[in-house]
Amino acid sequence: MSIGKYIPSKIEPKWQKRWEESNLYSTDLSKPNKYYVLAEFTYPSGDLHMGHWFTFSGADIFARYKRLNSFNVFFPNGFDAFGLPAENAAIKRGIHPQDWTLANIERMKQQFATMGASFSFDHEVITCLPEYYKWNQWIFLQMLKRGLAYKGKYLSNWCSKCQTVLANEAVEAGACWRCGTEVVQKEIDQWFFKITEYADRLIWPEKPDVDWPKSLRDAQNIWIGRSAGALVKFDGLEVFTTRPDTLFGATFVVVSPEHPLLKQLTEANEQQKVEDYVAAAKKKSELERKENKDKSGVFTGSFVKNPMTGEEIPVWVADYVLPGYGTGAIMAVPAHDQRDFEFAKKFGLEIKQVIKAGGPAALTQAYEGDGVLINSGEYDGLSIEEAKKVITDFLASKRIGSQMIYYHLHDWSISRQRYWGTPIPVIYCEKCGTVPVPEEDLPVKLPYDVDYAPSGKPPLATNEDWLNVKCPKCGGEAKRDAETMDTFVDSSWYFFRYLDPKFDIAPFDKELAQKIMPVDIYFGGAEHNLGHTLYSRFFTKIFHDLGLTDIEEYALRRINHGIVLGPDGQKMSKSRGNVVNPDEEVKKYGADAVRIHMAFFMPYEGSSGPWISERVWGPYRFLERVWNLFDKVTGDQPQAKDLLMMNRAIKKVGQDIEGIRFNTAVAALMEWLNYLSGREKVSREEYKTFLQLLAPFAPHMTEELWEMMGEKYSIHEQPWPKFEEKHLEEEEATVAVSVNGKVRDQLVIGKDIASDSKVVENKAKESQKVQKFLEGKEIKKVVYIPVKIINFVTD
RNA sequence: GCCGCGGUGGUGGAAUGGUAUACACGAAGGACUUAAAAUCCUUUGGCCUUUGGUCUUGUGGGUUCGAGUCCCACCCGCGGCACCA
Repeated sequence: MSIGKYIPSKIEPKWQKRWEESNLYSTDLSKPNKYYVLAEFTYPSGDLHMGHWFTFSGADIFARYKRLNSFNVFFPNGFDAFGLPAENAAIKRGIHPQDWTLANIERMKQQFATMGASFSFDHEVITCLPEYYKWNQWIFLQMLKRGLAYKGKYLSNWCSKCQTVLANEAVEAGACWRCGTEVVQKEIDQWFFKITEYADRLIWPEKPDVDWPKSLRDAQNIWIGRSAGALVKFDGLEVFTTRPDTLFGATFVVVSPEHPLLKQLTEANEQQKVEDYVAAAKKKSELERKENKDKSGVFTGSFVKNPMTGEEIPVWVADYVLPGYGTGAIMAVPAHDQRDFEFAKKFGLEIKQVIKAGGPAALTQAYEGDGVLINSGEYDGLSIEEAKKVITDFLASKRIGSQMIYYHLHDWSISRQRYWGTPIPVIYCEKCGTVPVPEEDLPVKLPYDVDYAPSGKPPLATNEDWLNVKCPKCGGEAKRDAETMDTFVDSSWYFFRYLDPKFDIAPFDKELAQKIMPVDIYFGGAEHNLGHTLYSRFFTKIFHDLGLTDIEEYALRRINHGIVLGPDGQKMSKSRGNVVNPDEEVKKYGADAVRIHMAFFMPYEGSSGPWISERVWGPYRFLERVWNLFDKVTGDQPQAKDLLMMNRAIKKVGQDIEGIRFNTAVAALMEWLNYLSGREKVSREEYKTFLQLLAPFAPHMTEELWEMMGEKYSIHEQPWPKFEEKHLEEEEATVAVSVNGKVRDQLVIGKDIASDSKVVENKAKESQKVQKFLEGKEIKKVVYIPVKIINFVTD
């Protein structure tokens, strides 16, 4: 029996077609034993890139493995189709954003098909379709009803080129992450989601019920940044402090250059200096201000009274105090805060110690721990924790302070002055004011004909027919809200919509969600640690509170995947010219080889590594050898050693896929193949098992060989091989013999005597190589770790 | 500056505190071939007096019978950020 040459291009399209025609991967959600595999859906930018391949091929390996382990796997895919790039590209090329986006989706779906992934594509979600964004609007209205959506003014990051507000996450080095234009601060009217009301519930507990990376949880907790402290009045000036216990050590006050009371506080003779300073601070980009290590600042000329000591202390203005946090003013305690300390030293301000630490710690180190108060009048001797409470109570009783909790997290601004997004379902009537669009009128469809080029007014306002409506309340003249929602709204709940993308009674079917949610495993990038994954958790809790679902966390396990770098080890980018196109790799090596290299060339989770195209020949040759092994298959029975190798591979590959260690799973298959290749003949059982273990990684080739073996379609529906413990036991054991920790010899002994330390010790002593190092020495100790190593310790 | 992750051959990378360098790439040599490619086989961490020995996981200490792995200090790289009062 002789097999032809392995030619991926002859195999792959054929099976992709067959799988689709036979609905091999469609999921019947009514069946039991569900397993929901989710990978962050794709922005339809035009072409699938290596990052998409890495994410989805890994997720697909996992999905296939679970399916073979008799889970009813749900592995949907879709497109995060609203967003700025569509609009920018459209403006640049004169194509309508909708046409551009839908064409890209078609193209990318074809590219996805070449991957041979086992998507449940009959559950596709595309966020720019009215059947999806209708429910963004519905959710908005529910939030509006409950006061969770509100309109406010806000000092926002503003990109003058994109004519739009940017989220904090979208500002890179003080510039717009899309176009690079410097971001300025501008006060804007916009809609907010009140995520701060959920701040406490979004904080991760020490030991959560779900398996999310600790680094992600820590990052989110820090981002939420709950700090409990006190609001304290220094005369009319309010400051926020987390350390009211150090109030006696507050020797000056610092306000931010943006502080509204700064003008009032500035004395006439200092006015010029202060104005110059404020002007200089405003010129600094946010990044410069952050990285500025030299403290700068000027005296305002005025004084306020320390409410505890009654002393008049100076008020300074400095840009190390930020306007966006607390009250934009601080009390400085230079003895116990590093920044205040540096500032005081530079400008010769008073430093007064009020906490005494146990040891001879530097002043500022007395900040934390088990210190007690000194120089604090009647509070001397109190512990830090006691003092915080007692002093805050005292301030409250005198109405010059109160307990206060601040969060770093601020409410989520969702309004965008853009075209390509979900219209905000609100109508403004001169008589009735802000009127929500009635639910029965949803969706508010995005009009096709607008002038979407940036002009300073929202693109939707350029379509008068759409803009002007009758007020739903009074029937009078009214106008729609012409802004659209942040696209993070779309991606905050798409995994619920996947369950039934056509469901038209609610965003999703509660009963179905009860069955299928939460997501069992969610593959995505660490760049979404603070944005998307946090917003999704927020939405899930809102759905919970709306009675739409019982769950509070939407994914049981989160995998942060690695990053595929260019061959030069740098991030792939057009400007660097190091972008590798996956289509070309597939053309050269076939999808199966590319998939295996993806799995093999670096750890999947949290890593980053260079894609060096020539190296895909390795996995390609590996597949070729598997292919050619077909000719060696006979009806013989495998021997004990053969069974050992096979069962080892079954165990290792399964455990490694489960643990998202695809690289070592592939290595285990290579090792087994090396063993099989060294033999004259290979049993049918071994070869079949090999194909089954390889199937999640190389679905096309294994399907082809499976068919050539005369097995029934499809290999992707066979139960995953089970290993048997009895075959994993070796008759002979190898024990390393070491003297003083250095290995000197190997001992091959029968399994039956390996547990007897005395026997092993005597055997070990017989070794000439070992004797050489024991000669003339006294053995002080013998340590035997069964079936691994025996160590002689000498003097 | 703070937080997180990492530093292992020429390269990508393996190693529940128990034989460091699995697996692969690259390289060298050989077989086959008129020749080349492909394929197959062998070798491949450094050093030395080479059937052996010795050193080696960023640097310096420590714990341990035994450390790439645990602890302390430092250096370097990558990612993230909030001078957060």
